Amino acid sequence: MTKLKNEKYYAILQGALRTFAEHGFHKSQVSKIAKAAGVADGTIYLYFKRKEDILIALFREKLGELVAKFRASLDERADPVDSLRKLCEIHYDELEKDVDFAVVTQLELRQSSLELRREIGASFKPYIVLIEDIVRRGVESGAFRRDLDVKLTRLLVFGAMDEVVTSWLISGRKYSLRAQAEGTADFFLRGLLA
Amino acid sequence: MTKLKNEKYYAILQGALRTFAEHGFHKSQVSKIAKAAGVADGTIYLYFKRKEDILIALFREKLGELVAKFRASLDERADPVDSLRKLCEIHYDELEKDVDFAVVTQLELRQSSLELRREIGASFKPYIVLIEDIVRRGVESGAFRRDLDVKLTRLLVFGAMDEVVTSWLISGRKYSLRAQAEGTADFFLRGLLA
Amino acid sequence: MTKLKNEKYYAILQGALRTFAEHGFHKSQVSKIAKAAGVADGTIYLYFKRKEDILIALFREKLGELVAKFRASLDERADPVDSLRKLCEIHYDELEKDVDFAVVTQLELRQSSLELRREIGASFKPYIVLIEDIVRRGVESGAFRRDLDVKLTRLLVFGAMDEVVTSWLISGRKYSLRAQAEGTADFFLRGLLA
Amino acid sequence: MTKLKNEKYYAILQGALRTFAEHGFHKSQVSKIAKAAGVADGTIYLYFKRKEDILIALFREKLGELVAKFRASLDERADPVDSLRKLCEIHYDELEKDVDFAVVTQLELRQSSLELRREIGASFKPYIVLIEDIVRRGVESGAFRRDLDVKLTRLLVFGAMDEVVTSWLISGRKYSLRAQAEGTADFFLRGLLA
DNA sequence: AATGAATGAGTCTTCATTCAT
DNA sequence: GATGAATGAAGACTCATTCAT
Repeated sequence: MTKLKNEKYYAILQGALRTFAEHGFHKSQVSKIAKAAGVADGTIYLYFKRKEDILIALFREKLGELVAKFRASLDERADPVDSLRKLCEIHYDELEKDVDFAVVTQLELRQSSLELRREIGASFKPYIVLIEDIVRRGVESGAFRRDLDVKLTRLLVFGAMDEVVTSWLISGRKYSLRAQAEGTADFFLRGLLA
Repeated sequence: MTKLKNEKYYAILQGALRTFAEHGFHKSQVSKIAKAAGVADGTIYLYFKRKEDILIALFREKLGELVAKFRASLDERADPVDSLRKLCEIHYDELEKDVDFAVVTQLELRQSSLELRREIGASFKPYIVLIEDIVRRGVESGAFRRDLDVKLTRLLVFGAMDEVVTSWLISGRKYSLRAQAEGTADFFLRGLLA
Repeated sequence: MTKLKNEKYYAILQGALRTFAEHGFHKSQVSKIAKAAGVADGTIYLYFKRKEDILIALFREKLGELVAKFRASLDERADPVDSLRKLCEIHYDELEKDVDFAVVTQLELRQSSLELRREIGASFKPYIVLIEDIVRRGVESGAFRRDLDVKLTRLLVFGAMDEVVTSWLISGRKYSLRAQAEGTADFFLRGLLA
Repeated sequence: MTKLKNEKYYAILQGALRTFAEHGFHKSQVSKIAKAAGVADGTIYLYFKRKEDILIALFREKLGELVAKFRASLDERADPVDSLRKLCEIHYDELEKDVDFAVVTQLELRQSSLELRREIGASFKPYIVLIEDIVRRGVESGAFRRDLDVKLTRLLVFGAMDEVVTSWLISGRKYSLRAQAEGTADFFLRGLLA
């Protein structure tokens, strides 16, 4: 009985990730996911109530892992400037390393219905909060401008990185995503002015 | 007689815009769009080959209008810094003024399939190029940093604004979008550093 | 354009009657009904909202016809005794002549869910009322016992005939149903006592 | 050890009765019955080959009990007229006292397929035969009309009572079923004529 | 050109039944 | 015998698209 109790649960998520990445959410029939996961169609419904719940769970799990990695790498007491540079590096690095996840996050997620996206949005929250924390620490330490709107800034930072990743994917990943981290961090920190 | 032809063509686009805004992309059946446009279901297929082509055309038309507005407002010889500030203002202003369009652009149109999104991406191109022009002029004039990666920067700028608009919509438009323009432009120009 | 507008509507009802009679309600897949009706699966949903509505409509139509036949044959001013005898004759005669309808009415209808049966019950109402009318006229004219409970009697009469028909069907229709009319009417009129 | 076997067997029947009465036949999944019976899903298949066999057994058991009660109350040598009156009383009384059983017998169990109903029909046979016995004794004793068709009469009597019970249930049991026994017996005995 | 009735391919989900433990 | 996780067949319904009028 060394088998993991949730063995099938994770097999399904894994199969779904691969299937969504390859075919997109709407063209990923439940039977296709089941085959990719190596389980019967009906088995999926022992672990998920609706097909959409697979996507929701997938995001919760994967973004949870991602945030954990950030938390592990970013020292709460480190220099906010260093933290922001590191954030860019990890963001690009992790998505470049897990292309399936990147595809699903950047491209397929957006195909889901508005209600579904709202539910998934909750999974992004901790990551947005993490960005906010860095910005806030920067302001408080005097490293960042005192007049920054923290809530606005976290969106700008997230949105900017998000678009870079999406563009990289749509263009066919012809260049290194990781290599954009420095330019991105510079943009955030120094802005455009000479 | 081309005018009459255009009449139905635009009626369909108009009906589609209203229907997408109200029901979202996936719940906007062809028959619903036809009813909103005041034409028969079959008529739509005299003007569009597939349902998806309505989306593509809608995007092309609406983003074309938007870019035209930008071009009309932004003097090619104006100060790049002023141009960038103006860009933010117009971007937020136009979307705040036409919520239907904002909803469709930011939320509903992204529900389309990957291949479709690639096609729609072409419609964004002129706008991205417009941003690129401003950045390039800034670099060439010495107003912006010489070491800027123009291609990267245009994505960062577009992505950042895009996320702010989306967030504003999802949050229920509880604050002024236009009011975010100054902070956004400051972020782009001065960055975060004190 | 001499085509009947409801041509397909009745084709579907006809196909459904044949299919239900042969396979029963639950084993009559929509696609089977469509094939029997000579239409596409989807066409059925232009005329009926749910599969169950076909059954409901079928009963409404068929029982409507049946009641019309009764009304046509039964003079409101005729002797109640004669009317009751005629009722038995017509009841058995019509069902013997239309075995498909008999099978659906007596056997397949009962397979439907309780809610559905309630809806169908409404179609039986006019027939039950018709029986009640005869009984009431009999009581008022003095031909029938004054102490009869009209509401109870109409159920007893209907239930008795209903069971005879069902039994005849289940036994394989090995004898004449029509031939039971006299004995049935005698039972109703004279009772069992010598 | 057969007693233990019977324990679960009857637990399943009991669970099925409760489940059918509460949810109706079609919404009573095997797993629901198993839960009501306090056994595992698979256990049911140790005692019944198919789900439908539960129904058949339930009918056989419950109607067997009912017939036993009739046999216990009806003296074979009693006056046929009294016997028939008593039959009506017991029939209505027993079903009014056990509404769950009434619901299942009259409404839910009839939702089964035709083949199944044929099998279940066998369970009704002893009761029908019991009615036939009374009628036959009546004819032989001279109490009932000599020209009665015994086979037809047993159906008429059973069908009439059956319909009264069903109607009482569907109407929501707003009146006393037992109170209908006298009128019913009078109808059987004296008929309608004044 | 315009219509809208008709088409039929496509899919999520349920649930009776099995079988490894 | 008992379990309950796993199976996978089955089917109602939707809706983009066609085509006779």
